[in-house]
Amino acid sequence: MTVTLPTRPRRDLVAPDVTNAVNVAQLLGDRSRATVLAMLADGPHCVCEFATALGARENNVSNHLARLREAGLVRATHRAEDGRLAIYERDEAAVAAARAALCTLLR
Amino acid sequence: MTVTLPTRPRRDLVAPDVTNAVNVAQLLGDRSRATVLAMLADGPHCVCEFATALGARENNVSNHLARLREAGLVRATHRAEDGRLAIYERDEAAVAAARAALCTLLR
DNA sequence: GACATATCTCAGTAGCCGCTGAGATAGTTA
DNA sequence: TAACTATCTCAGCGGCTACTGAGATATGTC
Repeated sequence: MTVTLPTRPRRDLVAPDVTNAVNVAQLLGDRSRATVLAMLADGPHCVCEFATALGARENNVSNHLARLREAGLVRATHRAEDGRLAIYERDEAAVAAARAALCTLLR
Repeated sequence: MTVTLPTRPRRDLVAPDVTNAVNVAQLLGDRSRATVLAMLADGPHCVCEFATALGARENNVSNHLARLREAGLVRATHRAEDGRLAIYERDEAAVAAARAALCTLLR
């Protein structure tokens, strides 16, 4: 059995790889993107709904959605009912992976 | 029982308040701060250990630790053994709250 | 066809944020 | 006491990023 003695500062510690969690956190660190993801928890929405709820311009929201799309957290579909509308929904697997990365960091 | 009909875009949606989650995400969105929090999961460390592991300057790390301190995620103590060393440890309650805020957002 | 709606893309700009450098403080060692 | 170590604070600079404005595309409506 070993005893935990008072230690000097260690110079051999290795920084863990937090890349995944940091990338997710950077996406969530913007109010517009975080709100979009929160709203999508209830079900799909279109760009204009986000823009209205956020009080933001639609091209602005579209830019944020592009970021979330590139990260794989959301995907866009189109309804036959009105092909103009871009219906966004969460990719639940990707969201679960993102949640796992953050929870691991804050374990 | 109601049937979910195809709907037009709604203009009455309210953006949920994501302030807490966004604030936490902004802190985690930096590699240095995220690494510090990850390293603290194993136990307390001093500034110079973070600096060495990150390959960063100590005043830089100190700045990041000040941000984490202001957010309440970490606290600093001093050992009787060597009063120069600032020993940082996580505030587990605050970390749990941060984790909860992020997990709620990504529910 | 003409017009309106919904979305996307992208260049330019402005503000925020992390890093640096300098200096101060406090405790430790010689 | 002098020198060294560990940390903190802060002003200044540079790079990143979100918002804007303009324009393009595609679909729906009259």
